[in-house]
Parts: sequence; structure tokens; C-alpha cells
Amino acid sequence: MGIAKEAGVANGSLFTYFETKADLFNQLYLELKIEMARAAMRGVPEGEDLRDQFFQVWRNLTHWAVAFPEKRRALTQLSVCDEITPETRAAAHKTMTRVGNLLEQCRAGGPMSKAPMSFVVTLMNSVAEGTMDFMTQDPRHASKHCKTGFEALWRMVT
Amino acid sequence: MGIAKEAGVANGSLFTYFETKADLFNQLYLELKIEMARAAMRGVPEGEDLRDQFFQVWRNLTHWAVAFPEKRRALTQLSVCDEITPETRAAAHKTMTRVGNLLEQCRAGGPMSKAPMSFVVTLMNSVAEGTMDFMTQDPRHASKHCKTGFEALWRMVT
Amino acid sequence: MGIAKEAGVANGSLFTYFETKADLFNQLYLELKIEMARAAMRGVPEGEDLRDQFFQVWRNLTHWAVAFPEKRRALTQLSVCDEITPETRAAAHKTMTRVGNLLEQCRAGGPMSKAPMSFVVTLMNSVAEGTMDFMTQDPRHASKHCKTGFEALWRMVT
Amino acid sequence: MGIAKEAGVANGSLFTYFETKADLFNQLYLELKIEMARAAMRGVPEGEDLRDQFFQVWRNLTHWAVAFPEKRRALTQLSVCDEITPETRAAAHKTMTRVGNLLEQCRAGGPMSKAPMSFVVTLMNSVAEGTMDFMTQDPRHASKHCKTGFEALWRMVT
DNA sequence: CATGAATGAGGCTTCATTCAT
DNA sequence: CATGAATGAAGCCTCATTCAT
Repeated sequence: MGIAKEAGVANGSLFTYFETKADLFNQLYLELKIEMARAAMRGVPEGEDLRDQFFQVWRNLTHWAVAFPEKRRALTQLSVCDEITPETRAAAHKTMTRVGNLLEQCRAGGPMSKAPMSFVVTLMNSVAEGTMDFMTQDPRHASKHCKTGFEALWRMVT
Repeated sequence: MGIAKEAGVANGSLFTYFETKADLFNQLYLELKIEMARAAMRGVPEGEDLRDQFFQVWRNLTHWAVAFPEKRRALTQLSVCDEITPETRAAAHKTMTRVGNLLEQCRAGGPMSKAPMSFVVTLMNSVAEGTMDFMTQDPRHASKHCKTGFEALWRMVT
Repeated sequence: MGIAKEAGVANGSLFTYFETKADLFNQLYLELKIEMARAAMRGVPEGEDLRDQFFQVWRNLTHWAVAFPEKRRALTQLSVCDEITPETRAAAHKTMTRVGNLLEQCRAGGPMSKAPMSFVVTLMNSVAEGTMDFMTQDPRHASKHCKTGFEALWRMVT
Repeated sequence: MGIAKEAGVANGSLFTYFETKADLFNQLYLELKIEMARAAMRGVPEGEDLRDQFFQVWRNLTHWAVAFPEKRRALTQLSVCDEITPETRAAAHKTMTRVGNLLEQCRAGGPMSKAPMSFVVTLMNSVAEGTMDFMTQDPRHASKHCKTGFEALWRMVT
């Protein structure tokens, strides 16, 4: 359908800001990741109970996905797109450092404490994706599904 | 890159077998789903311990994904593709009926027994995807990751 | 749509009889012309009144066109097709020699007796085409239109 | 041979102006019809003798066809083309309203006054086509052929 | 001789990209 | 800086033609 028309701007105007389509993709991907990471950490109670902190993050993340389904869709598409460079992926990964740190603390001493941290992160992302899917699909019970997903994750890592 | 060249056949040869590109996608998707479902149920001990049965399915699934990474990649891409019709999706879903039944039994009486079954399925799929990702990424410890993923799932649903 | 499927034969079977598509077109064109010319002369009263003879030809021609609209359509399409060779056109023209002779006699001494004979033929063909069109379009009054067209032609050439 | 290359423009340039090939055909057909109809009515003496008026139209039409043989060829091809919509055909038909009115007046009281007007129009068009063919084929005597064709038509309808 | 799978040239169409305005 | 007409590479698809069966 043409990336320009889809963005609602004139044909040639994209190239005022982006040298190339891949450029646009990379910048957009990173920006969305930053926005999502920022949303994730909003209002997280510093120093309090770990479970509470992590649940807050979880709620933030999943509700952001439900609130901006197009952004989430874009993020999903972009994350499997060949044109995203390793550099961009690395930068994107960095945005989630604080979430990762929290998860690291949560799993400490639990059944997954010996697994590679990256695996734990992968699993968390997977469960998050599944939870988001279900929340989007059935938005009337989004909060309940959010909690169910979180508790499932919590059983997984603690 | 051109679906024909990618398949290594002449430009027009595809249309001997498939009326249309969408047709090819739909048929390929269904075929891969069937193959995966068949692989999943291979050598599952009937009537034995539920956990053993389910672990066998889990191992089958994840190892199939590792053994045929291109097939898994195709499946992932196709499942997101707009050209897959609802009919094909329904047929694809049917192929996993037996796996679904097993999961249903596993979660009975557990912490997710009140959640919608479809949510449980979604979460299982998500964890499976994550596990497959990690097994593919680090194939030297595939078996260990497979087991780790399974145990995580098991904690989730039981 | 593919000339083979349109003809209702197997893909490769055409090339048992025709070396090439152009070949098929040329042969088909000539055959149809021959058939039409043969139909035109059916039951023409030799030696009788010129007008009666010519009207019989006219009726034969136009009714053949109405009876076999696909053949007429094919003939029309083929006659403007680039692949028909001059040789074929010449042979096709020959099939109408007897009709031409009749027309020649009809116009003798009339208002078109000084015009090039080929022009008179062209005009006759044009009026015939128009009459056929109208007869096909309004088949319930085909006979009346046939007569109207003939009388128009007759006024033209006599 | 490729409609773009034939028009002497780049491959994709057509789609700046036309959404589709059928679109291009329809617009071109209508435009040519309009041009031809406009040419037909050029310099027609209002209110004068009917025969003079109609002859002027006839001369305009046939000479336009001789002057722009490619346009006439395009018009002929397009009028047979499946992609021309009924709407376009209706609009095209409307362009010839004034010519039709003139013809209507000419045939009044004549031998074709009882025939359906559309039949008379069809015959006029046929004779015009034949005359144009001959004029194009033998351009040195175009004017004479034009007159011959007109007189033939006049005998037909009056 | 008939068949239909395989081929590849060629057509229509999309879309990222360029450039004159 | 914004625009949109122009471009051409690349994709999907058609179809005449070939060839093994």
C-alpha cells in the first residue's frame, strides 16, 4: 500500500527526514521501544516489595499494548523485519535494562536461578506477548487476564 | 525476493500447482501445521502419567522446531500473514486438538483451572515459542533448555 | 484465458495439429471464411432474377451470422488480428468470388457503376456487418431487419 | 507489446494518471469519442439545407479518420474491448447526439422512416467505417470516395 | 497421438526513491 | 522544507510452447 500513504504524508516527504525505508524502520522501531520501556517504568514504587514493583511493570507493559494496538503491531512486525540492524536491536534491548534488572532480582533463589538470564527474559517476553494477545482479544476482562498472566509468570520464575 | 526464485523453480511453474500466491500460502501453512501436529504426537505413551505424556509432546514440538528452522520460520511468518483465510486458520487450529486436550487435563485442578482454556493455550504457545527461540539460538544445550522451558510451563499450569 | 482451454482441449494438444498460435489463427480464419461463403451460396436460384438471387445470398449470409454468433465473433476478431498473413487474407477473399460477381452484376448501370468495385464490396460488407449486428441484437425481428438492410443496400447500389 | 512502452513512457508512469489499465482504456476511449464528435460538428451550417449540413458532418468525420489513422484504429480496437464499461459506452454514445439528430431529420419521410432509429444509426456507422477504410487505403482519391460514400448513404436513407 | 507438468518471456502493477517546482 | 509527478526494479501472473510420459 506504500509506506508513505500509510503514514499519511506526501509521497516524497518521507525522504526529507529519512534517507531510506530501512532508516525509517530502524528509527521507528527504536522510538517505539523507548516509548514502551518508558511506559513500563511509570509509577513503579522504588524500594518496595519486589512482587508489587514487578506487577506494576507488568501492568504498565500489558496495558500500554492494549492502549496502542497499532504501535504494538508495528513493534511486532518490526522485530521480525530483516531491515532492523543488530545495532538497533542492541539499542532497543538496552531500553529494557531496568525491567531486566527487576526480573533478575525476582528470579533470584527461585527455580530458574540457574538458567541463563537471557532465557528467563525470553520466557517473560513470551508470556507477556501471550497475555497481551489475550487482553487485546478480550478487552472486557483485560485486567483479570493481566493478573492471570502475571501470576502464571510469577509461578514460573519464583 | 520473488517467491518462485526462492523456491528454486521457474517463474511460472508455481501456477501449475497453485492458482494464486495466497493459495500457495494457505496450503503451505496448513501442511506445515499438520506436519508439526503429527510430529508432536509421535510416540506419546497412551494412558501413562500425564506429565510424561505432556513432556513427550513438548519435546517433540520443540525439537521439531529446532530440526526444521526454516519450516518454523515459515510457519511464524505465515501465521501473521493477511492472506491466510479464516478457514485455513480454523483447519490449522484443529490439527492441535489432541495437544489441547492433553493440556486441558494437565491444568485441571491447578491454578489456571478457572482461566479460559484459550488463554492457557495462548500461554503455552508463547512459552513454547520462547523455548524454541532459545533452543535454536543455543543448540548445544537444546535438551536442557527444552526441559527448563517445560518445567516453567508446568509450574505455570499446575 | 489461454487459447487451449478456450478451445476445450488439453494444453499441449493444440500443437499436435498447429505449429503455432498464428498457424491456428490463419487456418481457423480461412476455414470460417470458407464455411460462410459456402453458406452464402446455398440454394441460390441460378439464372433467375438478379435481385432474387442476391437477396438469397444476403439472407444466407446474415442468417448464418445470427445462427453462429461465436463463429461470426471469431471471424470479426480474426479479421483485425495482426497475425493473419496477407496470403491468408487473399485466400479468404477468393472464397467470396461468386458473391462478388453477383454484386458486380447488380451494380452495373447503377449509380455506383463508376466507383471502384472494391469500394462497392467494402460498402456491402459494411452494411452487412451493421445488419448482422442489429439482427443479433434484436433476434425477434431478425427477418424484418434482414430485409430492411437488404433494401437499403439495394438502394445504395442500384 | 506493453502499453507503457508503446506510449513511450516509463513502466510505472502510467499509474500516476490511471489507476488501472482498464481505467486508461476507458478514459482514452471517451476522450477520442469526444474529439471525434467535436470534429464532426465543426463548421456545420446551422439552419441551412439538411443535405449540406449532413454532408459537412460526413466530410468532417471521414476526414478526421483519415487524418488520424492511429486514433481511428485505437477507437476501433477499444470499441471491441471487454474492459470498456457500459457507463463509458453510454457516455461515448451521448457525444454523437447531434449527429444522430441530424440523421433523424434526414431520414424523416424516407424509406427508412419506419425502421428503428438505432438501426439507421448502425447502418450509417457501417457505411462510414467502410468509407473511411477505403479513403485510408486510397488516400489520393479520398475526397471522391468520401462523396461516393455519402451519396450511397443518402440513397439509403432518403 | 494425447496429455499436462514445466518453462520463461512478457504484461500489468506496486512501491521506494529521485527531483524539479 | 514539502510536494507529487516520474522512474524503474521487482513481484505476481498469463500464456504460448516444449517435452517426457
